[in-house]
Amino acid sequence: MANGEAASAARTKYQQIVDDLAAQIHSGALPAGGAVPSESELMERYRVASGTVRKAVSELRAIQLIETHHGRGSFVRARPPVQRKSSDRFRRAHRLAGKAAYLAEAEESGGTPAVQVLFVGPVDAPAEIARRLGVAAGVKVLARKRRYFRDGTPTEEATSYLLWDVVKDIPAVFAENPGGGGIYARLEEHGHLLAEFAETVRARLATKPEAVALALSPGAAVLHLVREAVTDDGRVVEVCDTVMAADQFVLDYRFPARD
Amino acid sequence: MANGEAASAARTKYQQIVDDLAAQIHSGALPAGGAVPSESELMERYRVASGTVRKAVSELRAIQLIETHHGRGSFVRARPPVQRKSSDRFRRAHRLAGKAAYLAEAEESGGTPAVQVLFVGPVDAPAEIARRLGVAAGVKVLARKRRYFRDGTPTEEATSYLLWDVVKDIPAVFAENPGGGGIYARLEEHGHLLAEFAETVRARLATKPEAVALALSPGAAVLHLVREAVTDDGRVVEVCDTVMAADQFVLDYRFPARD
DNA sequence: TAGTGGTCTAGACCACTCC
DNA sequence: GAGTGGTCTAGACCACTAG
Repeated sequence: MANGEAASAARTKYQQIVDDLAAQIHSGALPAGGAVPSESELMERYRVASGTVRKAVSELRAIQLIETHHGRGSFVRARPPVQRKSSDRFRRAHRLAGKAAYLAEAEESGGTPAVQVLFVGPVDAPAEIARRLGVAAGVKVLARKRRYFRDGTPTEEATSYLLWDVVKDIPAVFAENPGGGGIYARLEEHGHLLAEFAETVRARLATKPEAVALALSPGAAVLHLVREAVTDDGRVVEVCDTVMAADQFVLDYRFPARD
Repeated sequence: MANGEAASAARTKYQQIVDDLAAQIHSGALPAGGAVPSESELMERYRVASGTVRKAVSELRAIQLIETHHGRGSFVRARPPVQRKSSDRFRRAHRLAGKAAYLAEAEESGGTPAVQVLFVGPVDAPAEIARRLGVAAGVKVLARKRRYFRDGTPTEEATSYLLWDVVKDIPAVFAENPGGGGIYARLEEHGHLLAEFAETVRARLATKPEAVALALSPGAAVLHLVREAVTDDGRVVEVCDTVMAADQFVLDYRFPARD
C-alpha cells in the first residue's frame, strides 16, 4: 500500500469507502433520494483509482443503499413501503367484484399500480410448464406476459400459460385487457370453476435480464413464484410464472393447523 | 469490438464469457463440483485482461453457478436437491404421529437432518415479536433458538418465541428436546389447541452474521419467514422467526380459490 | 457539449492454499 | 515455491443524460 497508514484495521480501501459512505447515509449527511458524489469526485476525495471507487459503489448498490443511473449519477435509495401479497388475493369475491388480483393488492398498499402487457399469443410450452399443465413439452399453449409497476417503477414480471383447449373459445383472454376480474373471472364464466391454487416460492439472485427488466442492480434478490390454478375437476388450467423484486414484497399465507 | 463478429447481440465481453461458461455448466461440459479454469487461463482463452475475467467470474458467483475459494480456485456449484417446505408440514396428524415439522419435511427430501439447540430461556420480547404476540415490548417470553442442518451443512436458523404464561407450566418446552411432535404437540396436550398458522415470507440478501451462521457466501439470498401459531380462541401463542439459505428451499402453499 | 457511469486494458502486489 | 483468487493502479474509450 502506498501510504504509511497504521493499517491495523486490516480493512481494504474499498471497504473503508463503503463504510464511510454507508455511515453518511445512515446519519443523514447523505439524505435519502439525494445524489451521491460522482465517481471522479470520490476518486479525488479518497485518493484512489477509478476501479477502487467503482468497487465500493458496486458494493453499496449490492446492499441496496444506493441506486446508480448510467449518465445521471448515484442516488441514496429511498426505500418504498413493501407490498403485501396475501394468499386471499385470489378470492372469488374479488373476481366477482370485478377486481383483478393485482388491483386487490395495490388498494391496500397505497401505491399507484400499472400493468404493461408485453406479449399475448401462442408459444410452445416450456418443459417445466408443460409438466405442471399435464401436457407434453412443446405443446401449444397461450402465454400472457406482463410487467407490473408501482408508482412508475417495475416490481414484477409474470407470464401466465393457459391450456389452449380451455381458452381457444374465450376471446377475452386473447385481449390485452381481459376485463374485470381478470382471466380467472373469464375462465369461471366459461365453466372452469377454480377450486384451489398451489404456489411454490423460491428466492434467488436476479439474473442479468431480470435485473434489467425490474431495474435492479445485478445481485439483488428476487422472489420466484410458480402458481397453478386448479379447477373443480382437478385439472391445472393455468400456470403463472412470476419474478418479483424481493425488496418490494412480503408474501402472506395462512393455513389451518388441523387435518 | 475487436473481432469481426456479427455483433448484432451488442453484448459486452464479460457477458459473453458469462454466457459461454454458463452454457458449459448447464451442458455438463463443466461438471458440477469440478474446477472452473483459473482466471489466468480464462484470460488466455478469451484474450481479455484480468479485470474482464474477474467481472465475469464475479457475475457467475452472483448467479450462484460457481463458488470461488481464495487460493484454491473456482468450482461449479453442486446444487444439492432443494428441500420442500409445504404448508401442510404442521398438520396435526404429523404431530400425533410423533414427528416434528422439520422431520416430516426431511423424510421426503432425502437428506440426513440434524438440529442444534443454540439457546433456550427467557428473553425480553423484541418489538416486532411482542406486537405479534399481543404483549408489550420487553415482556418476558420464552425463546428457543436452534440451527438446522442437512447432510452436515447448515440450512436454516429459527427462533421461537412463546408466551410465558402459556409455557411456564409445560416443562418439556424448556428442554433441549421437547419430545415427539415438537413444542406444538406439547402445547396441544396442555389445552392450547392450534387453529391456524399465519406465515409471512420475505427474501433479501444475507447479513454478515447470517452468512456466517449458514455458511453462505456474502451476498447470497435468504428467505425470511415469520410464522404465528394461532389457537382456537384466536390467541397467538408462538411466533417463529426463521432465516433460511434460499438455495436450499422451495416453499409450497395451497389455498382455496373459493370464499 | 460537459459530465456521468460502464467497460476494458496491462500490468503490480498481496493473501491464501497446497505440495 | 508455484499457483490461485483479491485488491489496486492509471489510464483509455464508450454510452447515456442533461443543459
